[in-house]
Amino acid sequence: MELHDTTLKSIQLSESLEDYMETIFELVRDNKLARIKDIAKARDVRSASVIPAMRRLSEMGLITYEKREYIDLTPAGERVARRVYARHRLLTRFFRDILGIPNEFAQKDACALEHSLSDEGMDHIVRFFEFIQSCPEGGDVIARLQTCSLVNSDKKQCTGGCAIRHKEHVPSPAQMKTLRQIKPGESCNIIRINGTGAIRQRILDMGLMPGINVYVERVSPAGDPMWIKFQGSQLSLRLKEAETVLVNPE
Amino acid sequence: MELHDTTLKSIQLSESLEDYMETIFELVRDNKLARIKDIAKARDVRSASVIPAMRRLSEMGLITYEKREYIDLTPAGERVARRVYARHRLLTRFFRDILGIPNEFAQKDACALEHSLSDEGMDHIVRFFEFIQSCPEGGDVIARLQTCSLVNSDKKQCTGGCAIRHKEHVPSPAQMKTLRQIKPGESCNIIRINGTGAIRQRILDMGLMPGINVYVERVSPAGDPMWIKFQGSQLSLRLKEAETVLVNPE
DNA sequence: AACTCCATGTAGACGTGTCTACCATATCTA
DNA sequence: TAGATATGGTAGACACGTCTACATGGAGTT
Repeated sequence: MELHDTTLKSIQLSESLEDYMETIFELVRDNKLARIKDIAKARDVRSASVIPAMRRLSEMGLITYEKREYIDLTPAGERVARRVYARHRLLTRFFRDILGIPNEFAQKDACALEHSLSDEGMDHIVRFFEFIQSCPEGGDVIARLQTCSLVNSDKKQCTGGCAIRHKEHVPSPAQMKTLRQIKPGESCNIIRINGTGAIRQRILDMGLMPGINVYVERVSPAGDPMWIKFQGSQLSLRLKEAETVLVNPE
Repeated sequence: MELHDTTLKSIQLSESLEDYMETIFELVRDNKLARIKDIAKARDVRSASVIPAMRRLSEMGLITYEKREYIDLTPAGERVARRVYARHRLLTRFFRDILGIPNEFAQKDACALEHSLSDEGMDHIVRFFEFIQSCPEGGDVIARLQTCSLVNSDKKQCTGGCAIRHKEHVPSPAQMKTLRQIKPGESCNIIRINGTGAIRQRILDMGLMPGINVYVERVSPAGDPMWIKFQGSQLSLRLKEAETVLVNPE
């Protein structure tokens, strides 16, 4: 099977068809053959949905598909499938092993991106791995990232060896303020969200993230909601939420 | 505008509708109002395609849309739109500023992922930023990553301060072999792809990446193609390609 | 040989999201 | 005030990918 001389770019498959190709690739690799039933099961669709897809892939010359015969990849199809599969693997590794996203979610996110990741994007992720693998600092920092309590637990303070060094760069806990402590009329820059679970998610969904600049508009006379402004629009925040947002006053 | 008490999860929009929401969000923010024509232009579709989408969003209570009136977001719609927009921004920053993907591609990749990124995934990317911002090592290593010639140029050897340190962890250039030098029957682990451009892309598309284990099956008697085996399947590689693959013999 | 079972295949429907072609309305200008 | 122009809206078509309900074929069983 020659892999040269043909370009993969010529064929532009839909996401669905790419998924079928990837599924067939895995089935052929594991079981030597792919059946309609297995494909349907793997993709969680009905057999009847598989058949028109197989017909289209067959017309494109990517699979061999004769009625009631087993399905296999053509050499061209193998190239296409391998490409998608490689992207899936790379993304899964990146999301899981570098970013620490639990496997289940890493898989899901990889599925979403594998179809549309640009060549540039893929290349840079590979380079990221190359860097991690080649540069001693790279490996060290990823190890530190993965053990840092900031990232991996819900403790608010980084414990362990890096605790002291944190203070060099970042305002010490004493200097650090929460968004709640910022007075109306003042601005600040978000460092970290200490909230967890639903609170954290809600804060992130609003767009409050590390690096974002926030202006405090006013605090309700009643005390509780405070109004903040950022990225050109204004919204209200419960004090309970604002307490969990660590900021750097300006 | 209150942001509490309502869950965003209840509404599950299609990718297309999420894109419309995001577009409307940006238009309203920048121009105070959104018109069919502007939405169509921003999304690069015909006006006729926008109208049924607006009708559906309006029925869901996410936008105010009366025939021939300007379009605005409802409070519920603003929450949904802000959430999508926040994800888009976060992903763009991550792809561009951390991974170094050029802006144009970072945008494109962010668009692909923003609709389906899991909450877990988003959370871990945020934690990554928090780590970078809080841990001195984090910031340093990203700076190094971005200036490392391994990542940013096509030089084969990392120049600058880290050149010597590389040797501690990684086989020195003398010990390091290319895949071409591996004899049939031997295995190796891929460290890096030195090839650039089309060659690099083709190698990556095959699934040859850092960290992958490869077994050399045989070399053609004619000399040129060599056959390798990895991840359960076998394929052929030009020597010209194999030369660019740096490996760690086992 | 007839029967049974199950994988495979067919037909027709549906929802989504786009398009083209044409129609309606409003706003500006002569 | 009447037409020109641009914006918004309608109707109908189409591709895609899924579904349900039903038909077909083949392999083993009685």
